[in-house]
Amino acid sequence: MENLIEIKKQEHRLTKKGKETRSRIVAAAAKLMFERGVAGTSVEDVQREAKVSASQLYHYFKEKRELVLAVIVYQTECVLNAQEPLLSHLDSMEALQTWRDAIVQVQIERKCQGGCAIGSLVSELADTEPAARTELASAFVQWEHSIRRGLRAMHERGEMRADGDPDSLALALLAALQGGLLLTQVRRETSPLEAGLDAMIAHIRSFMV
Amino acid sequence: MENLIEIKKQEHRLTKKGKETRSRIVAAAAKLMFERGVAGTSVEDVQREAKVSASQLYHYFKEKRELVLAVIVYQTECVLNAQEPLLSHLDSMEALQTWRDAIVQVQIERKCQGGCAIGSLVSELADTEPAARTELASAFVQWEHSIRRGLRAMHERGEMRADGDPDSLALALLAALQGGLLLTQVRRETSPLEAGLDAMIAHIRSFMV
DNA sequence: CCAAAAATGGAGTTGACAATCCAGAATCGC
DNA sequence: GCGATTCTGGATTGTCAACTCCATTTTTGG
Repeated sequence: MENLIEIKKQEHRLTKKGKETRSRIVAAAAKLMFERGVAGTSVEDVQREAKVSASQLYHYFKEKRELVLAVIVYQTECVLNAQEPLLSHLDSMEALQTWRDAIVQVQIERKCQGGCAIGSLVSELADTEPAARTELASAFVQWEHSIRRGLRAMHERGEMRADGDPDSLALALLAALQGGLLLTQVRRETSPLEAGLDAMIAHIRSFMV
Repeated sequence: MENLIEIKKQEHRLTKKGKETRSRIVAAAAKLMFERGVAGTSVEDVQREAKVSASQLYHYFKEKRELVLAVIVYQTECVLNAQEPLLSHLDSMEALQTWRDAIVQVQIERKCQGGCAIGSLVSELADTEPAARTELASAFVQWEHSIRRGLRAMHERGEMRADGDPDSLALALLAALQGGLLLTQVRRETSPLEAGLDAMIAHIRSFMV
């Protein structure tokens, strides 16, 4: 039985230095893939950016696909961390407004480029890389749950009317955000993002007692 | 002065057969790029799909980038044509509902794969191909205008209250649609699309007299 | 301290892909 | 009908990207 565990745990055990190198690679890959897309980023580019050799990269990742999966996980963490603590207290109209403002602000700062770090990966990977699609789906589920928690809290506290469904409102809000980011990326101005989020927040407000 | 015109009109004059071949190439490229992305589609793939030789393809398009631009124009036409006549009469709540149902139905039929034929191109091209970004922006402007026309009609007819802004509502609706399609593509189910569109349509309804 | 495992350097292989070239066939304009 | 233009076939070239190999150094665990 000890054997079985050993066999399953074939995944390299990483030393301290190893972990450091690995995460340097992932961060570099994430940065480049965000800027140029997955296909637009060669493994060699990642090597240069992370200052590692080919053998190092392939020591930590069997193939490019595996690196891409790690990037998705990494970006999910980044996005969710960046929105904390706002995201974990989306339980009032003021909090929603503050969150909205922060998102718009970020887009202004990055000159409306890049869109959503997670959303951008969808169209390139969802239909061709099953593992990546699963990982992306999980990322959005986490994000959606965070939003949902706040809306549910309002609902349970009775601040939201009973006929308001916090779950589909959360999903709709995430959809408006993603679409807003997408249109903002093409138009190079934040108006679509603002229109989408403002409309959806106003709609949520209409359920408040 | 005659000269100036001549010089400007260097673009090949296409014979009947030429036009036919060219559009076969564009249609093939559009199909493949929708399924596998732009980077995931090689020029050779397009040749096979369209049953043309390399010299034919490069006779009509200077380089792959030029082909991509033609694909964007083509997909814009396809999307807008497919939504006619619904799109040109989005001037009542019933019409909006019918339009929504049609969009959801299409996603069900294609098993939630592929997302939006135009939207999918955004993340791959917007930040790296200026010409493509411009073309995509124009596509969305056309789409937005179609939606806007209907909402403005309701507004002007006095069916929508004066404090409702048809322009930003149109933009918000398009954002919800794009985000809904994106999430639908990752999740492989239409609930995000439905939630996004339903919420936005309900929000529009709240402005009706 | 000393094997065993992990980490690194860097050249090398293989294949794919964008783009070119030139020769020949079909088509158009007059 | 005939010269000019457009269209087509197919081989080719050069570049670049994913991945491999093997030798060497560093770190780990007992």
